[in-house]
Amino acid sequence: MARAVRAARGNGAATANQIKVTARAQMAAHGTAGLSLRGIARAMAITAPAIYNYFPSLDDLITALIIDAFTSLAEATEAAEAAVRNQPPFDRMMAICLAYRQWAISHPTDFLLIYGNPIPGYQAPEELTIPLARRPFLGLFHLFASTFEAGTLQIPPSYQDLPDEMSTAIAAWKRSSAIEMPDALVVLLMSGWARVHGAIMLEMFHHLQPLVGDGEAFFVHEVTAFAAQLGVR
Amino acid sequence: MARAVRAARGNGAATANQIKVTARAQMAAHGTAGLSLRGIARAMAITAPAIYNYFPSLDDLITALIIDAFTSLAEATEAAEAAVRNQPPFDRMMAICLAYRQWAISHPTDFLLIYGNPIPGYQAPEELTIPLARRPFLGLFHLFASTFEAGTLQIPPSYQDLPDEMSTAIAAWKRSSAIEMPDALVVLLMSGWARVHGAIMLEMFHHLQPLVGDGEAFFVHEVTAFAAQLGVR
DNA sequence: CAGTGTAAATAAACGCCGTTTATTTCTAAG
DNA sequence: CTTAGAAATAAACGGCGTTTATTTACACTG
Repeated sequence: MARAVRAARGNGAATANQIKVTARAQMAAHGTAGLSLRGIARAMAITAPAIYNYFPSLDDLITALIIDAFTSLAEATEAAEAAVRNQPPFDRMMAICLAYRQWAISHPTDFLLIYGNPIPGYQAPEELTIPLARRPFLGLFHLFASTFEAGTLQIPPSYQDLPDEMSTAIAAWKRSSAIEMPDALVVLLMSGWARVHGAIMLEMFHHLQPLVGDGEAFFVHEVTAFAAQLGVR
Repeated sequence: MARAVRAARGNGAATANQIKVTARAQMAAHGTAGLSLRGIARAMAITAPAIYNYFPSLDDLITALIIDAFTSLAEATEAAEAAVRNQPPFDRMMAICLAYRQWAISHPTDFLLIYGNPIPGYQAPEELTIPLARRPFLGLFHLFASTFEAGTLQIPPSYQDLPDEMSTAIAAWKRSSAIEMPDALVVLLMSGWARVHGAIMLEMFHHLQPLVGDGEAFFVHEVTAFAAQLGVR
């Protein structure tokens, strides 16, 4: 019955969803830190306190938006991976990376919400976001591990032996996460992520285009060069 | 005489400088978007409107902070470069890149101010910031060009031929900037910047440390691998 | 069908914010 | 000693997140 009553005026979950939609539009217009409850309320033709019926505070709304963003990103990379599951490793790697960039470019606000400057007053509940932050990359981890095991990924000489500071940290991470792969593969994954992430950030803030023009062309070229360096075909 | 009067109460440029110092402290505490004139005034034990005697608006204060940040970053890389001017290309490259990271890590607020999310209401005066944004990288451009000309930098196979979208854009950029170097070198510079920038961003938001531990060790390793790929010693 | 419980919306208020205006303070020059 | 003018202030405007108290409007009950 609570459910039936809920459907009466505010239409329950539908309204909560529309608040999030409006919030995303607000962030797209004024930046992630430009989000305002009163602005959302104005755009929805309601009063600001009404939003408190659906989210206890602005922070909880932001948390919901972050969860949605991570989930959306993960679904994008997972869908891309599923579509090329039986193709060569290179195609799978490219598909995942391209999906990552494509999502970032078409959802810049959500991307900056999860990977850009934190919103001033906001404090993320870590126990909630850590597993979320990991999910978009699970596919890449498995791809790297399986491709290496199949012998179609060669670790470049530069990554053969690593400084002790990194080896000990990687050992600890492998223990805690129960993922088993050569240390060099972990470092190569971080290196690849840094390249991909950096390229997207530079493109997003227009540091890339004045020099090399098309961001996607540069991105594809970078991923191709990275794969070539690993001998992944 | 205006100068003498200025020195009377507010102490002129000294006060303007202290406003900027306080503003940086505020940004460090509450994020770049958490800057507030009233907060600065409170910390300085003056009233908010008094700040308008030194900066016409919050935006102008932000612009001044951005100019300072770019200048400080450029001075850091230039100083690092000057200190190793007569050493091998690898050492010079490493010095510049390390200075870039070191500055970013020790001035995270300023780094995010110039390379992170824009502050909600703020609009940067482009004609002012474009040359500023270029300065920190001039050293690297010259280093790459001269090292290539000396024959001690080999362009990797993956960068030998580039897609047309990029070649035409690079041609246009070279025309407008009057810098002459092979297209591949421009792309390699952007690739290197993306790697460096991405690694710093990931470290800054603690995405790196859980896996590889020490951010600096990873960074040094990445630059070393990049140099090795180019045959730069 | 009237009465009641309750979710959801509102109005009003509090202390923040950037900014403008008018006013006061204080120093230095004449 | 007077006065010009820079620099600080007080007061106010509209907007912000949030809380409190109140009203609205619907679904169920008797």
